[in-house]
Amino acid sequence: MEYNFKAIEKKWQQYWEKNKTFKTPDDTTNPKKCYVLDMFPYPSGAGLHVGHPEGYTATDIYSRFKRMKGFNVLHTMGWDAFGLPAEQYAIQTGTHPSVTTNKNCDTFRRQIKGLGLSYDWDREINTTDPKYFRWTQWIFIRLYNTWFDEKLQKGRPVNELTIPDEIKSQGDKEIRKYVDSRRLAYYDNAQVWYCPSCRIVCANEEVLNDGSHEKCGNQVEKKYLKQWMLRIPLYAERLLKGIDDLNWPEGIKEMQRNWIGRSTGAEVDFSIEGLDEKLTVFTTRPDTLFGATYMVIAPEHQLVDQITTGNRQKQVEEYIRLSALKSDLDRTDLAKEKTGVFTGRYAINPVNNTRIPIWVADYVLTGYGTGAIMAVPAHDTRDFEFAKKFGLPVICIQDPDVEDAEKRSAILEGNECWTEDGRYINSASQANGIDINGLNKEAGIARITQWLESNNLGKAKVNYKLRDWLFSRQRYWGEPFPVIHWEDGEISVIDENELPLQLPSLEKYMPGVSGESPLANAGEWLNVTDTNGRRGRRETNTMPQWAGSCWYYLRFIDPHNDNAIFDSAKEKYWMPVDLYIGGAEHAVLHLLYSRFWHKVLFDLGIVSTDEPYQRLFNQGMILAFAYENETGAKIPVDQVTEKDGKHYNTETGDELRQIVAKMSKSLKNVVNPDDVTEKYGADSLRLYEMFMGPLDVMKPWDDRNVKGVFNFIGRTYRFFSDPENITGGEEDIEILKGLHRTIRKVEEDIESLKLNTAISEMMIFLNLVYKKGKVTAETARAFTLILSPFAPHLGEEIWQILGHDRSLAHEPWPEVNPEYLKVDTIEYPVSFNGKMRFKIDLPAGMGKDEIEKAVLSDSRSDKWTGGSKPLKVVVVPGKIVNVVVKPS
RNA sequence: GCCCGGAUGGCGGAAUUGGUAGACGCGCUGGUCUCAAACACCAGUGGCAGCGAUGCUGUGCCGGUUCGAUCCCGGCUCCGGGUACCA
Repeated sequence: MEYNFKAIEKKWQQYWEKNKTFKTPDDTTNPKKCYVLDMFPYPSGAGLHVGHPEGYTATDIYSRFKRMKGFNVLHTMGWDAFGLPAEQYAIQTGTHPSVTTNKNCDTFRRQIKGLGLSYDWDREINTTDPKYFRWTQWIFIRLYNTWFDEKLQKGRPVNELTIPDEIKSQGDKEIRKYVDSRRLAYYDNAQVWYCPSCRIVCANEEVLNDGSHEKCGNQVEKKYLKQWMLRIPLYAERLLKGIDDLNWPEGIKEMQRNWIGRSTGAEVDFSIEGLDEKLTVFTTRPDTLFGATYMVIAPEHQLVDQITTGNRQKQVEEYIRLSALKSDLDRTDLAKEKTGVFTGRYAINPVNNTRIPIWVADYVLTGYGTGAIMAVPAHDTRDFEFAKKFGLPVICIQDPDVEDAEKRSAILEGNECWTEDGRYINSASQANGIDINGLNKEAGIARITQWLESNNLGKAKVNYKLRDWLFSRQRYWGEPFPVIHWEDGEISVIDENELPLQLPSLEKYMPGVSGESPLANAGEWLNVTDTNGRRGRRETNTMPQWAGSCWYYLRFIDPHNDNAIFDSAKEKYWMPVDLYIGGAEHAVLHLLYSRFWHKVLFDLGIVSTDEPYQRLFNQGMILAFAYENETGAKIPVDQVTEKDGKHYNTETGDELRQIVAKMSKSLKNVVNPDDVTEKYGADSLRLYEMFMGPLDVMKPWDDRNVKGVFNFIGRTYRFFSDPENITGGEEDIEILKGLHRTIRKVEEDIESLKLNTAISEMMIFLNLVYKKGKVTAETARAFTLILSPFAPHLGEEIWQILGHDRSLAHEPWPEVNPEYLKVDTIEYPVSFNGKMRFKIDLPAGMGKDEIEKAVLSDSRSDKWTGGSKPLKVVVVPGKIVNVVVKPS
């Protein structure tokens, strides 16, 4: 009988839903627990594409497997539903974003349910639901009320902050200022890109090279707006150290480390000629101080105006004006040609009291270090380029460790830059009592740093690339901040009992004037008065999309709790997440932000683990075929026809080349899972997604290959649904051996997420079953069980046919019997000079000498040995025999 | 530029990380079933030579280490991703 996947899949999906088969167990006494999490999707209007089910299927297989292994499994799905598209649609049509969002969620839910994924749907969450974002706001209040104790490397409540006496004596306002300067969340001016025509703030990537807005083409401008910021760099060290013990892909760990960007060096103070100010620089190479020939400050540096001398004012102002107009992309594009101007003033090098000029250049960034550098052109490539361009002196202070004499003299003469190790020269000052000549880099850095510290000219310093996190958006469709700005300038967060602070309904969703969010038009909602009659205005910014996704894994633990963010006992039981699967595009930001929040919650005693995600796995992107012509122009898929394996443009008749590319609307090569389930069923989609190749690599989708797994499903069904094929009595020994090898392989492969080879092993077993023609009921049961995590509808159906009246979802996983894995003979490949020539069956326990004897006495050896004694025989028991003979 | 991946049949991909290269699947070829086709089932399938046994050759290219290299080392080519002057 043919497999009617449509009817059968529907039947089991209804069964699971009705019987709540995948309800998370309430009992928290089972020591075996497994929290399996997918990165929850943003429900876009386009619906699911085949990339989504890749990760979801992998976690589903893992979850189903763990349930059968006796684990309590928490496996859930939800929606990261705040986001710009719904808001833009609202601006155009007036439809409330929640309407659009809910519609999209319904589509996603319907599509995902059609894949037979074993989520506990009773725990579905939605970040836009006030019952959810109430707790996002609650966490924000926690962040606001936390400071970071650097000594303990720990976040603590602000009421535990000791106020220095000198601050106390200055009164309440100063105390408040002091406390605010320590909070993890603070409110301050931050520079953003603003498009006056769209009246919105744009992200960096929306600003094009020429400084125009991607969407409307008008010029954007830089603007300072009051923003909420989070002091994530305070946690840099903790975030960095925490990475080491995580079971994450090495590449992702490395990316996070680079993003945090720890570098050690020193801060050095330079005095400025004719000014009573110090110019502090950060350098990783304090050892090269003797080679500093000029200094550079960023155009935004605080001291620019003071440093610039009267006669240079015009040029400097012009330079600053021009660099302010550049977008970030623009600054980078100009990377090849460095620009800058001289300020007219000199600094004094503390090691040798030399006068060195101070320049302004935008290759120095305000956001990193102190926004000023000492330039050592002889030993820094960027400084070298700059010095060459502007004719600044290059003084070599390090005799390089190079063999090449020509290169060495070029470096010594200052014609080439050297950044590696070497012995110092020209690096001593008797007057200042410092001499590092002859030392190498490591010793030099140590000596100079020590000297700087003891002379009060600088100190050792660790710097991080990680910057404060800009945590507000000028949007409507996000979590409102639970914050009030009072008329006297005080800022306060609202009482927790008043949460959630809901979004007001608006007539229009157009942004407010001069960069304010649409909430600026919210009328009554905006205004508040406290019991003393003091008036205030609500925060009009909203939180970024990261906010909801930063902690959703915690809410899944106890999603309907209205009294607390979650129950602590439940949190203790389920955390940490045991397996987290999602795309590598979230490698840095989402995972870093989320770890940051988690650590704060940990410090405050709200969660029980220091890290949220124990094991992380990134699925690779699924690509699709696309076509390009001779010139490399891409042709949309609907304009391509295939003939005899070649591809032609339907309009021009040109032959096209098949390439592999990202799925995109413009290429019209997006594969919709609905089409696949319609034609082959959900089990085929699941199996194909897993069978395509390793989970973590990019792979091209090829519809034709779906047939392979579809056939496998049909073959499985036809065989096991036919009572003729199921026998009583003793099982065939080859079947038994094959079965147990398959169980073991599938088990191991699920653990290591090598799901492609698990499937091929099951195919091998099925081929054996077909060859044998009959199996016992016991074999049929075992095979059905191990197949069921991959193809659950098929599994349940066969399970029922085999005589069971309940779902197999909680049946125990078949035990591997090691008896059947034993081998008594080994087929040794015998090679001569490394080339395999024949195979010989030998008993498994045979010793080296005996194997050698058996091989050499085999008549087939004579041909290669020529009858004479071989030079050498290498025997690797259990593996191979290699005979070395004189080449003829 | 830098960092990280990768390159294996006509195609997607296997190979216990130094031990039989090409598992499994697609495609293709042949056979059985059928009036015929589709489905299904069985067999074959890296290339070259040969009726065949078999031989030669073969994991992007060049070289090295080793009894033995897809795997390790050195040097290249190409492809993909990330990143952007981080002092």
